[in-house]
Amino acid sequence: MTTAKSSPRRSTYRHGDLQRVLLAAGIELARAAGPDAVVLREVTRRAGVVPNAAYRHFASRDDLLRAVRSAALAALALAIEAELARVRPGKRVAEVARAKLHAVGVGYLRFAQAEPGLFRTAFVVTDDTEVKERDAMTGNSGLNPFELLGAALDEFVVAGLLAKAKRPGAEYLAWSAVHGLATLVIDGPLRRLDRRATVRIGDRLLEMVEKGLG
Amino acid sequence: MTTAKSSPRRSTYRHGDLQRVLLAAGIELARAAGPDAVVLREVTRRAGVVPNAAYRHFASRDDLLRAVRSAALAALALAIEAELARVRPGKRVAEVARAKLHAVGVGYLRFAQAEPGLFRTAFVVTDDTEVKERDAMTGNSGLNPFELLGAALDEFVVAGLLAKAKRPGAEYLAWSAVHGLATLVIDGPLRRLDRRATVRIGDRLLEMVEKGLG
DNA sequence: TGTACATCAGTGAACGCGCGTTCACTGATGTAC
DNA sequence: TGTACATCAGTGAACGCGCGTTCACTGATGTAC
Repeated sequence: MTTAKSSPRRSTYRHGDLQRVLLAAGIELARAAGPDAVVLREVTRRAGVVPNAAYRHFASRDDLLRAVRSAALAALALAIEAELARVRPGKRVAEVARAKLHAVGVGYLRFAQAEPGLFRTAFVVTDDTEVKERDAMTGNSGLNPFELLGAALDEFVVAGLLAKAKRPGAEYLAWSAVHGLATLVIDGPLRRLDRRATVRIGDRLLEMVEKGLG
Repeated sequence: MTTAKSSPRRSTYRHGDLQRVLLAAGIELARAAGPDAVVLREVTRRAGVVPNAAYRHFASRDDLLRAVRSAALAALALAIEAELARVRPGKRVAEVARAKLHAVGVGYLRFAQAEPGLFRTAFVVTDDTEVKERDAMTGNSGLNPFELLGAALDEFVVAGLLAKAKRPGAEYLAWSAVHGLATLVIDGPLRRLDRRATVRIGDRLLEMVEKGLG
């Protein structure tokens, strides 16, 4: 109502929740073209605001990118949780454990293929040394993708599918396999595979992991 | 002798083998800091030549990057071959096959950790649509990394360690695992692992692959 | 063998671009009296 | 309730940087006669 240059109404303070708008624009850019596309000036352009206005809310371009990365990780966690929610709880413990690990892998791969830009952004290397881990990068369960995988593996141990002695570090093995396939599918030589073929090879990979971990 | 601005002597034609010098500089940049560091102007600077001189030998910056990428792939192939060469041929067929697959994986992981910049460059996405596959990106055997892995898996079939029906696409499963671990080790959460720990988790991963493939 | 000429690798200068970041500012808002 | 003031989100203008790429050129070399 006042200026109508950016968002129609600015309910909160001054021009409103610019921080949220900037972050949303950053996420949109990442979704469309990956982490390199998260350009500070473009983000402010989309928010209808002058470039340096971003510095009221983010210390630097890298700071903004880190926030976007956290959002991407949260989105990945949500995708995994959505797949986990589809697991039927009725069956035997071992079968449920297997289904859950499978769900984690499938959620991971689906997200990578459905949102390659966000996926690449989730794993971009920024120049922080693991600072600011306080950022929300978890799903509804409060767990990040890595922790969701860890929980699934814990159930593997409980179900007797994985020796306790082999549990430590097992998430790195499972993660390697799934993460590797994801990168081959979105950036690598499996780029041209359709969804169907991806699902099939994903199933084979997860079968390999389940069989090979024990 | 003549100008002494770039290389001391220019044996061939005119200023000499500038193409090779430019490519070498590009490789050096990639080695030090990955694909983004392959900057056309910096390459010419290092060759002691004016920026646009590069256009006599490469159609564009991307063309140069593709040449560097091929060199990186060739280096990876050589690293794998070096590991393969250490496999003792005397034992039983199955053991040799296992040792060879293991060697491929170890060579891959060692290269990724020893030369992270080249490794990342080897898998960078350029805007070519798989054109120019004529570039040399193989090792001494004439095989590229992917083909070396395929050959190892073929021996797995011959040795009876892998059902013929499961052979097609198996390289993508093995590759996913090893490639995933490589990226976790050089860019991801396993960044701080020392060589020792990397070797151990690499061994576990390869064990998982061998056991899980069958 | 000696000269004229064509080739084309590398030069010199400039272009437009978009970036991240800085500075001093302004003016709407929330708060204190 | 009404006025004065402090706050600080967003403005306006500019900076220096390095990039990829273009253009018309020059001058050493290989070749033809």
